[in-house]
Amino acid sequence: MLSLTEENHLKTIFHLSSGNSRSVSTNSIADALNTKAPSVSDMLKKLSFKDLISYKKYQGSSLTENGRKLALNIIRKHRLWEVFLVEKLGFSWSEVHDIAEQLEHVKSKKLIKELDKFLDYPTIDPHGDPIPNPAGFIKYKNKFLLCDLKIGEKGKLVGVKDSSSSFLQFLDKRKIALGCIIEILHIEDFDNSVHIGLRDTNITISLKSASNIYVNKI
Amino acid sequence: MLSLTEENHLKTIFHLSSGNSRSVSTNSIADALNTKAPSVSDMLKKLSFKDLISYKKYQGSSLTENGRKLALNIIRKHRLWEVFLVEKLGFSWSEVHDIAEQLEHVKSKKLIKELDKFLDYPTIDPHGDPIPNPAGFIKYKNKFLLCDLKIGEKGKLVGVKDSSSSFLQFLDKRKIALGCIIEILHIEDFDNSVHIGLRDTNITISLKSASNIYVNKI
DNA sequence: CCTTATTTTTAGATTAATCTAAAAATATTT
DNA sequence: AAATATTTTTAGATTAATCTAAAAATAAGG
Repeated sequence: MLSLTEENHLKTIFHLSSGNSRSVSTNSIADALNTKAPSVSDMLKKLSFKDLISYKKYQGSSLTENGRKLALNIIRKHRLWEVFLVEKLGFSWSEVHDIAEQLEHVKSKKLIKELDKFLDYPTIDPHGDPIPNPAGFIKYKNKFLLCDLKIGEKGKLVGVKDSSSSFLQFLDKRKIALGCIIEILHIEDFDNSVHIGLRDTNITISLKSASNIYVNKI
Repeated sequence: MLSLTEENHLKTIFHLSSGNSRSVSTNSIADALNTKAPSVSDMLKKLSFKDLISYKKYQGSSLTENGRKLALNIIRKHRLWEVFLVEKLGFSWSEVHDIAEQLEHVKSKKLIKELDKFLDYPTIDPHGDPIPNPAGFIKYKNKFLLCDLKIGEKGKLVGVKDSSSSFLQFLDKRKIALGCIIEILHIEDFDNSVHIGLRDTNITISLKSASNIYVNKI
């Protein structure tokens, strides 16, 4: 059985390697977990001993097949709980992350099985991220960053890159939500700000914002 | 913020003192938590320092008003989650305790507020135990042990004393559930076993079983 | 009321998770 | 490629939660 700390390290390595088996630096893990490099170094040794990561000193670390399975299982739980919080308890997408961080560590296979059924087997979470299946398979959508669309192209909002609650609240304030149809109208020369069409209005957002929004071209 | 261990100690002291401010022995806490007396001794000092229990060496410990509030809040969370597991996810009453033990430690006021609303403000958990309100008020029902009824009297099952999953499964097997009407038909002289009428059949249960079932006289 | 038994606490270790400071390895820059 | 900078690891401490063994306090029995 994994400790909370071990689970968090696995999950972080998964995210930082974007789901590949790409190698991840010790410092980046420490940053992501708000901890210091020596703590991470210790944990890497431990996870390596348990055959959950492959790790050579000074060379970064990457998940093994075992580690990847476990990481995806934690992510599955996290995302199912997020769906529950939004769909059943009426939370907004900007509030659910921290609570799901806690709920994801509850240990009970049956709980997740029944929760999945109760939610009617959702495939994406409230931020548009795919929910891994029980076997640890995850299906990525072929999506684009909003900033990569050309002028005149339209996209349907299917996810966000940075799901920090400050960014999500920024979107909420402008009524930009999952499923919205967004058209690129114009890109300002001097500051790269992006004029977009949204329902019956036009608004302007920064390039940084447009680089955090995923769309499917339509 | 309390640690998991601190929360578990408070909850255990509450249960062992039957919700009064009665004094509880160090060993009884250790037994209940599957730990050893020295560990409990240390924790008592800590909780006493935080003014959550009153504690004098060798004299046992009891909850302060602060400690009682916190204990009741944990119990509120535990019991709301049990309702969720049974009502929404289809668990049986014998399966929910261990999962609720984990869920009760999740920290989010709003989560519990919304869960309570989602469950339509239940007042008892799946074992018939009352759910404390958000202010930490708990309403005990005036209930009797089945073994204390006289022959010919009838009661409605409103709770169990021992909610271990083995006892609950024993009840399940005999289709004895919350709300059942039970009549005392006869008490065997030589072993005190109890003959009861249940719906359209009669069955026999041990005195020990009858001492674990709470009823309202009807 | 004194002796024995039980309970509780203290003392001293251990494990997991963390940290700071220093050393070692790797990467970068001129 | 030598000097410098950065990253990573090791060394050594600290805190929380746990344990066993021993000491101290309380309770029980004759």
